[in-house]
Amino acid sequence: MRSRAESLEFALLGLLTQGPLHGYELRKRMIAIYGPFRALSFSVLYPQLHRMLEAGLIEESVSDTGGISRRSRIVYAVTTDGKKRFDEITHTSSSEALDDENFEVRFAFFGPTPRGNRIAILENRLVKLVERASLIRSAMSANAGQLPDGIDKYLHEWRRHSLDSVEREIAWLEEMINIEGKSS
Amino acid sequence: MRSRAESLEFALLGLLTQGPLHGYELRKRMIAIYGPFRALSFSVLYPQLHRMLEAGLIEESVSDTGGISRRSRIVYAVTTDGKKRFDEITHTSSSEALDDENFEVRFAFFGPTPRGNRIAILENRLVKLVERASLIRSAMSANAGQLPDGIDKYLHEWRRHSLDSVEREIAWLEEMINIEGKSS
DNA sequence: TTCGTCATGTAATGGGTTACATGATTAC
DNA sequence: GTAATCATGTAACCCATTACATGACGAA
Repeated sequence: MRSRAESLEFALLGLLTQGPLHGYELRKRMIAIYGPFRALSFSVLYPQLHRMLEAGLIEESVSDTGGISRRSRIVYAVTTDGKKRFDEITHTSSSEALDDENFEVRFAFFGPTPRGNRIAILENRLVKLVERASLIRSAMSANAGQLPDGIDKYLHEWRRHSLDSVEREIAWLEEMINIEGKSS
Repeated sequence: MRSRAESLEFALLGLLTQGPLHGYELRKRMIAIYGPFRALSFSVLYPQLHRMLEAGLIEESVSDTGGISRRSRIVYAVTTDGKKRFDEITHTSSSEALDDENFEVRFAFFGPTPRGNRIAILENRLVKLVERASLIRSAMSANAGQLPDGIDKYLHEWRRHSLDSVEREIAWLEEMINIEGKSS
C-alpha cells in the first residue's frame, strides 16, 4: 500500500465488501468517512474502478432503478478475487509504520482487520510518532535562546504546537492499544 | 500562493533575504524548519532555483570556499526584484484561509510579515478550522448509535481524535491571536 | 428558469517521487 | 576500504488537479 492508487483500491474494496454500490455513491461514502477535505474526485475514481474491473477484482452490472428515467447506474460488486485481495491486505502484518494518509484509510477498516494486526498497526504508528516527537524536542532545544527574537519566535511557537499535536496522537494511540488489549 | 512551486519560491526567497546560500544549504534549512518529514528533494529544489534565476528573482555566483578542493558551490542571493516579490506576498492581505501546508510556510516567515497580516492569516485559518470542527461534530451525531458496532466503532474513535486535534489547533490559534493583539 | 444534484466519463496540464549519474571528501 | 556526507543535476514515471463534455431531474 505505497501508492495512492493502492490505498484507494483498498478503501473501495472495503466499501464494496459491505454491498454493491455505484461510482457516485462510492464517492459519497468516501466523503462521509474521510471528510469533504481531501474529497475524492471523479476523474480519479472512475478510472480506478475501470482498472479494478480489468484486474477482475470487481464486476459491473447496469441498473435502471435510480428513478423513472434517470441515467442508468453502473453498480459494482466485489468478486471472490476482490474479496481475497482485501483479506490479504487486512490479514498481512508488517513492521513498517503507515504514514498519516494510509493510517487513516486502514483504521477506517479496522472492523474486518484481525485484532493482532490492529494492534501491530497502532504500535508501528506509535513508534514513528514517538520518534517524531523527539525530533521536534531536540530541534527546540538545539536553538533555544541562541537565536534572536525576530524570526525564531514564531518557529518556536509552531514547534510547540506541532509537538503538542504529536503528543495528543500518541496519547490517543495508547488509548486505542489499551482498548484492543482488553477486549475480545 | 496556490501551487507548491509558488510556496516553495516564497520560502526560498524568505531564506535568501537573510543572506546568500547555496542549494544544498537551502535544503538543510528547509529541513531544519519544516522537519525531515516532507523533506525537499533536490530534483525539486534545483529546477526551482533555475526558474527563479530566469525570472530574475535571484542571482548566482560561484564560490570555491567550500574547502580545499570541494566541488564548487553555486551561491544564490536575492535581487531587488526578488526582495520586492517577497515583500509583495508578506504585505498583501487576503480573506481566504490557507491550507495546512501553506499556513506552515507563511507562519515560519511571520517575522517579516506586518502585524495586520499576521492577525488576518491567523483569523482566516481559525474560521476554516471552526468550520471543520462543526463538520466533524455533525458527522459524529449524524450516525450516533444508529449503526452497529462492527465498522463504526473505529470510525467514531477516529472522529473523536480528529475533532480533538482540530480543537487543539483552534486553541493555539486563539493564543497566537491573543499574543499579537497585546504586543507592539 | 436557474441552480443544485444525480451520473459518468475524457483530456490536458502541472508537478512530485524515484531512479540515475557523477565525483570528491571525511569519518570509522 | 567502506559508508556517509557534500554538491549538483537529469530523465522517466506516476498521478493528482482542473477543465471540459453531456444530459436529465427536482426545487425555488
